[in-house]
Amino acid sequence: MDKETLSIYDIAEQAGVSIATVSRVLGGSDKVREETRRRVLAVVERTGYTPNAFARGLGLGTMRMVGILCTDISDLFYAHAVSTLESSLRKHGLDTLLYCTGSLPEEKRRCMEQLMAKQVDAVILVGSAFQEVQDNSHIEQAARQMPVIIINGLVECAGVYCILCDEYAAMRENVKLLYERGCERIGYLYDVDTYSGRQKLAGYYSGLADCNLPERPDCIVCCQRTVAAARREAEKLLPRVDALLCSEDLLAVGAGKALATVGRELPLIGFNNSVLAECASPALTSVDNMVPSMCRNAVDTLMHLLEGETGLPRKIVVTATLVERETFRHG
Amino acid sequence: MDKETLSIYDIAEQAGVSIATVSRVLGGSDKVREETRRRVLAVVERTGYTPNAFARGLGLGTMRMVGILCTDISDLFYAHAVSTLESSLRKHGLDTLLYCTGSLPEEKRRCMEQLMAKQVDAVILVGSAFQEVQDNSHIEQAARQMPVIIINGLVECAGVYCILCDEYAAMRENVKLLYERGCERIGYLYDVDTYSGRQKLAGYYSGLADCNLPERPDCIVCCQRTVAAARREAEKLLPRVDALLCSEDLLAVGAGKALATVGRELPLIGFNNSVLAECASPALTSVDNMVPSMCRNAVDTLMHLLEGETGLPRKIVVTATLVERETFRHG
DNA sequence: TGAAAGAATGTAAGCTCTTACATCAATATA
DNA sequence: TATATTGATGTAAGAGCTTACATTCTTTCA
Repeated sequence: MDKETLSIYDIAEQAGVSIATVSRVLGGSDKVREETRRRVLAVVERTGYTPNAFARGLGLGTMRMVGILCTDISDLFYAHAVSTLESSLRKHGLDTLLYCTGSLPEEKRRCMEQLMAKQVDAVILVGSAFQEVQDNSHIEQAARQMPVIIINGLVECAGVYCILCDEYAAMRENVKLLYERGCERIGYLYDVDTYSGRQKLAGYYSGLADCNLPERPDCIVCCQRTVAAARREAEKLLPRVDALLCSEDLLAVGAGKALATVGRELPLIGFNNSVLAECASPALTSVDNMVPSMCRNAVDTLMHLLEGETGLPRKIVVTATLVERETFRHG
Repeated sequence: MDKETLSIYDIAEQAGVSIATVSRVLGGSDKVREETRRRVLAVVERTGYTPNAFARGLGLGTMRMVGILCTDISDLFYAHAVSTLESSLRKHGLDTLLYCTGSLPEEKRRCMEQLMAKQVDAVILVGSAFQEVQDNSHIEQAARQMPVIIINGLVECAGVYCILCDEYAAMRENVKLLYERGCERIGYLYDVDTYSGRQKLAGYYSGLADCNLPERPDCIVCCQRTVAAARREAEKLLPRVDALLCSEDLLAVGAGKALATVGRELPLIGFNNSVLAECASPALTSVDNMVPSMCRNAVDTLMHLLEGETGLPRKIVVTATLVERETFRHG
């Protein structure tokens, strides 16, 4: 490991110019004579010199890094988001510092603090489980120092920009669609109580109301976020329903298995449109929450913010779409 | 956004000491009188001061960051690895710079170069697709400057440490197991040609040889890494086989669908033991490649390297285990 | 009690860049 | 031709930290 630390001085010397000129050439910006620029770049090329990021960061006051705080990167939805965000940020010359926080509030808080110390230029929160915590003070504090963007979650606070997918509307549409199909006892299986989860539940209720269907508490079940748990709960639920909505593909997969067990077929709709939907048998109809679109909006917003723009919308909502597969044709 | 940049000087002044003392207190290490330490820490606490990471990095020559280069974080296997690595690194006080490279060689190379410029302390490569490229010179170059760790891939080169799962053995065992079950025409469905992929294929052949089974080229199919493609290929393959091994759960899912279509049941084994295995119907028997164990080894190795230890093994192989589910009981 | 040793703290020199300001050469203007 | 203007480059002062070395203050022992 030969840390042949060559610095801007070496380049300057070899190119026969001052370090300021080298800096200017590398900084891209200023007025440098074309011939000089070329000479410097030639040396840079030849030596393979790359400027020290710290020193640059120190001078510039930024290292062009954004922190991504993600609850759980093993969740397909989040993984997709993080991946999309990272690639997109990199295209804009921003690096990504990743923190997988897990769902413990205190751990999230600690991660956020660490991130602040790293002098990142912005923070993106992925995983709405953030909203489980009543106390969002760490988010608000962060927002006082840098832009904060939340994917699929809502914190109403200056400096916090939320990019959401209209899960409320999507779920309401689901209910209506099923109703038009003749379903009247539409069950709902959901997991944790996040902002996103509450939206979907509210959408479900709203859909029922729109169709003049009664709310049946015994058709609405909260369960753990595992296939097995969903299957168990769904089995209990099935006798009472003629269609089933789920807040998550994973739950819908479990429900699908329950259906197979009891040998019934009825409309079943998942959420997130992950690979799971495609992998289930029969393949799941599922709501696509438009991760690429959300991420595009997030990065756009961020870039504008970093350029000092103000007056940007603090809430952007994209529209979800239903992707029909086998489970919807049944029933 | 009040960037109230308070520096070590402010703390020193308020605590009535020199910046060196503050630095020592914060650096944790040296001999500082207990009372002084307390006084400084009190000021730090009160002001909420956090040292500037760049300046610290500049002085220390490291920012305690490691870069993770991952081909595709949406792949469940990789996501699991990245997540585990990040959490573990963070426990050791190391931050993670994430680059999702995609599978294009030139993009990987570019990412690696960017990473070097960031003065990371080490690089971890996740996604063996790295080995598709003949030319690993960028990896070798990186290894000259810092430790490089590869998860589930092999590059034989000084400074590169590879953590692998014995996929060869696992696949060979799969064949033997099926043979003991009375299967004689064991098909194999696989996807891209990575190091990992070649290991599995070789293991498959080795298993056949061990059982004195002939290699049947018409039972070995390479296909795209999608459910639909796997399903298509599997349907063609099914008439010729009495058991099917797959290099990936996703492919096995497709194969499972093909089986359902033609109404056949036979032993089917996937690889990676991802959620997909659990979500498939019937649930897939699958080989678990021990991501947590690989990651633990990776981080252990890394920490030792960063502490300057030498003579560490350049190759660590963990043993995979078969997780039996429904598809193995069939047939 | 004075000298030597040791502990705690301070001083100042880095670390590698960026950039405001100074300088100098070349061109435009009177 | 002398002066103002412009453009290209250099000089040097930071940016906020670490740390070797210098200094000061306590102890300890003869």
